[in-house]
Amino acid sequence: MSRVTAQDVAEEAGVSLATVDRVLNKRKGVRNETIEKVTSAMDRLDFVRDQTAANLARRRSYRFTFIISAGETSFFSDIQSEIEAAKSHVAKERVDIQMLAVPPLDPQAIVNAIERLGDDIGDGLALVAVESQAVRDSVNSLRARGVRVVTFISDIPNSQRERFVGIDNVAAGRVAGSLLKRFISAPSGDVALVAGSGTLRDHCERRMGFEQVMRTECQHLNVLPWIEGEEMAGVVEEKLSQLMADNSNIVGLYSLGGGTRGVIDTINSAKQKISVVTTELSKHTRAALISGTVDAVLVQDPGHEVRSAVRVLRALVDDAPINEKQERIRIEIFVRDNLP
Amino acid sequence: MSRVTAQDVAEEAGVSLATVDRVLNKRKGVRNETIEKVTSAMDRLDFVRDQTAANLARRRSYRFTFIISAGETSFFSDIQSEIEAAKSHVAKERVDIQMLAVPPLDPQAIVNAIERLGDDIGDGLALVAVESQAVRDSVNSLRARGVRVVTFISDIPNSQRERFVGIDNVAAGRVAGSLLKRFISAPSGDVALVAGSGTLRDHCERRMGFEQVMRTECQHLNVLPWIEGEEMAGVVEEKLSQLMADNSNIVGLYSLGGGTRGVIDTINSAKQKISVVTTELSKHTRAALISGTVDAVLVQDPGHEVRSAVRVLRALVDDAPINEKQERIRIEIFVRDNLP
DNA sequence: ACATTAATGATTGACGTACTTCATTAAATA
DNA sequence: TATTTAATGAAGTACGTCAATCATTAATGT
Repeated sequence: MSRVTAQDVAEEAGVSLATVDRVLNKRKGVRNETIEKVTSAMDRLDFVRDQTAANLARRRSYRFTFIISAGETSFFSDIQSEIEAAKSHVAKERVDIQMLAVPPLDPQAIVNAIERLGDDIGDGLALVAVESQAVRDSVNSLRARGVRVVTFISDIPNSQRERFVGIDNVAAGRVAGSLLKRFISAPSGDVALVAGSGTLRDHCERRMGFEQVMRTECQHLNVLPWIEGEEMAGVVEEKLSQLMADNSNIVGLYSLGGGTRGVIDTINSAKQKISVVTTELSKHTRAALISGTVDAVLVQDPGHEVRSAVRVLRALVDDAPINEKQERIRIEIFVRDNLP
Repeated sequence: MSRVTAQDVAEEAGVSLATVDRVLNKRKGVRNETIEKVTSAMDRLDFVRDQTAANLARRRSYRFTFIISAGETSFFSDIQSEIEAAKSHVAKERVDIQMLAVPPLDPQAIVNAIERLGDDIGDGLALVAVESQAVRDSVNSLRARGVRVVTFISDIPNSQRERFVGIDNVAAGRVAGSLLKRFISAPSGDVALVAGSGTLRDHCERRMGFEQVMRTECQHLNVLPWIEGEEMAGVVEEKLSQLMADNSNIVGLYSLGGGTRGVIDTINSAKQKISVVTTELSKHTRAALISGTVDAVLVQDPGHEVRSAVRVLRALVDDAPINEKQERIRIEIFVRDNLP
């Protein structure tokens, strides 16, 4: 029971291999009638073209670039090591990946990086986007040049990027809200909110989602003005411990961005028992989950995101369909007992 | 910047292509000294063998069999459609998948199916295992014949299966416990437990995990004897509504197996407000999450499990390394706001 | 020194598809 | 009918590796 080849299809259809090839690759110069003969023969024989051989013959190789803004959070170092892992893994499938780290929160750095790369950017780009017209323009001109572009982790919705690979951050905020709502058993109280920076789209979106839930479903809870920690544990710790000293009525806390270590340290040294939801799985959040300092951690899986970006870019280049289910990046909830 | 080929390696090492091939495929008849020359040349040139071309030349194709016990739950129909999806997806990579559904909870049916298949089982088997010595023996004799075997969803630990693709069910039970612990704000009360059947290993394990948490961390909660619903909504509904009528002190419920629809219907028509954690994402549990009847649903992603099983089987056949991170099946927690 | 064995080179034909060239046939137009 | 145009066939080369064969050279034993 050997494989059905294009040659078999040719015989079944009563045409030559060349004609099958013309049909297969949508070349012109074939009558509709003949196309029909060939496709029906393909159906009858259950022909599936061998991608393996096709890629080989096409001499196709893929070259993708990742541009990531290198925040000093553990999340981004995870991303980097996942990209490295993916790179060596797909090398044997003729996919070449290069990674470029640029300073965080700096649109111009991204634009410059893209400029500098020029054609070396390859067939596709996965970009941790920063909200900015310059970046949008840059992305659009890449698209005009035929480079496939996906945004990665952080999106720029109204650009011509073809997909966004990442989580729905509004939903993540809502998840945090509805978990805290259930976790907090006190009849009323204040809820603290710790973020990285107001200039980060994903942080704003998470906050939005969180406040949506709080406002509509938790009238008994009062969300305090958010603390901007600038992704630095020290700053977070200072501001948060001040807040907690001033306010003994805090019953819940959502840390939606960087600087989670500061949150954990502060809470550990405070006496109040409060329900806590944070982001990112690091050794600190793991320890805090296990010790009970933190109740739940909301995560996006960097490995999944990187692999998904590569698969999506490849599918875009190949004009192949995308498996939506597989490529949906989930908001993962970790509690002490389902830690990976 | 074209690819480095085996020919390039041969030139760099100052040997012939044939020798490179001998080294590459670990054939005998090469001096250690020469092997060294070749491997160091491969390092210098960053040679990665082109799997694409290799598979083509090898005429290697993979044939895998899935044997799943066809419970009538939506979970198993999801599994089946995911297998179908995977089948058509990997067909273009010369992977042929066949699926066999056998009656649930019947070890002999599995053994018979394996017997009947004979060599037609192919290079690898993914099996939804049922605890039984006969199945264990059957698996072991497959392994002896060189067939690679992974257990799927439900494991048989002390057989010679090479891997288990599925979740840690004890952990799933613990997750349910620690969520309920946080969800229940009442100072004390009873917790109900609804399962499918005591003969299912995964149900028992979840129950174990759940009770571990309850016993050690929730002295204020009392776990009632479990209800066996035989995976049928009607049976569950009958038994559970009886239980709830007799007991007005129920504050939480964990439904760890099939028949969740019965749980939902019962709770909907009861007046008590209780915290509920269930299993499997179906249209019923989705609706219940959204309406608030159910607080959280614990899920294993059938798509991920199927794709993982295929990848693992392929890696086993190829003697290739397995990406542990990618193949770890997570216990996913869904609340209303992170529904996919 | 000769026979034997081991190591290596050189060559070749797969594998299934892509893609090109040139020749041939059929259909459409003048 | 002659001529152009479109559709198809026939044949070959390439992609990078596998795998087999046979010839050649170097190392080993007697």
